[in-house]
Amino acid sequence: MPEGPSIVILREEAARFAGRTIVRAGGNSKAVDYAALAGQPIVALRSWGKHFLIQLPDRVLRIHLLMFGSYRINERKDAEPRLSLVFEDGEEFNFYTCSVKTLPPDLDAQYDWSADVMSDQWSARVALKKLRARPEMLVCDATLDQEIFSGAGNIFKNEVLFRIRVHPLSAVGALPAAKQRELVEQMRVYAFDFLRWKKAFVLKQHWLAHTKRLCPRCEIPFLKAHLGKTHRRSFYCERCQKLYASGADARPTGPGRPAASGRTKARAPARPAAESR
DNA sequence: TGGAATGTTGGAAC
DNA sequence: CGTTCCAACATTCC
Repeated sequence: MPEGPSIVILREEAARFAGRTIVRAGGNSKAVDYAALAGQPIVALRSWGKHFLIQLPDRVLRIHLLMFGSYRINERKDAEPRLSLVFEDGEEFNFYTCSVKTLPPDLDAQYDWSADVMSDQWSARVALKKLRARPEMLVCDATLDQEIFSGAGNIFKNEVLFRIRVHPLSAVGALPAAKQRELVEQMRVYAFDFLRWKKAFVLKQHWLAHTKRLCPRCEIPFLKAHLGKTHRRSFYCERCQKLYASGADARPTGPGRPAASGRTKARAPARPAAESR
């Protein structure tokens, strides 16, 4: 469910509840005062990137579906909801395995709407400025940075970097200005491609890089590695995607392999057995 | 079948 | 004390 466009779909499906009053709330989240919700009307349903925001008169419920979250309208899953809202006529809105937080009511004071790639208030200019302030950052990390591209996720990263033919280990500051601009523009373009394809249940069919084995352009095998600070899966073509090395890595001689690239393998072993105490 | 994944976070480690 | 790192969380799919 998770990337920004999926949350826009959630918001659209939830629009029916705007203006309605919660008569009962429950769930297994520890971050919600359920009793306080009863009697409160839903003032607005909003989103910021991957955050789904339920605006009440005196607070906001922030839902993040993380990797595995889900929701149902007028249905239940065979599991305890993390948050369940029931309305006058018995209609219900249930959320499962998500993160719920209660926020103060003034959302404009808490969110930079210009960062949300799905928002009417999205600003390419502001995103570009944030990028240029972080020249050392790798593009594989920048494309996942929610302060810059709120709502973008790993699918965005792989698809956009393939589209603009930039290697994931390129440094933001090493990209020519026109490439930086292209990156920002394509993040926004892909966001709406994603939304359209997701609604039509054809999102996966349109993946060119994410989870793919072969480059659709030159047909050599994609490389797959967990790169950057985020260690998230990258699928990329060494032939088609150009590596723009950072100043520090750029050597006058040699092909300029990225210095300390993503780790080679195996993360630490699983945790030791829980202590009894 | 088990490992990995559209993600974030709290707290440990340095 | 600020910054970085990583394990935990939990469900679904291949």
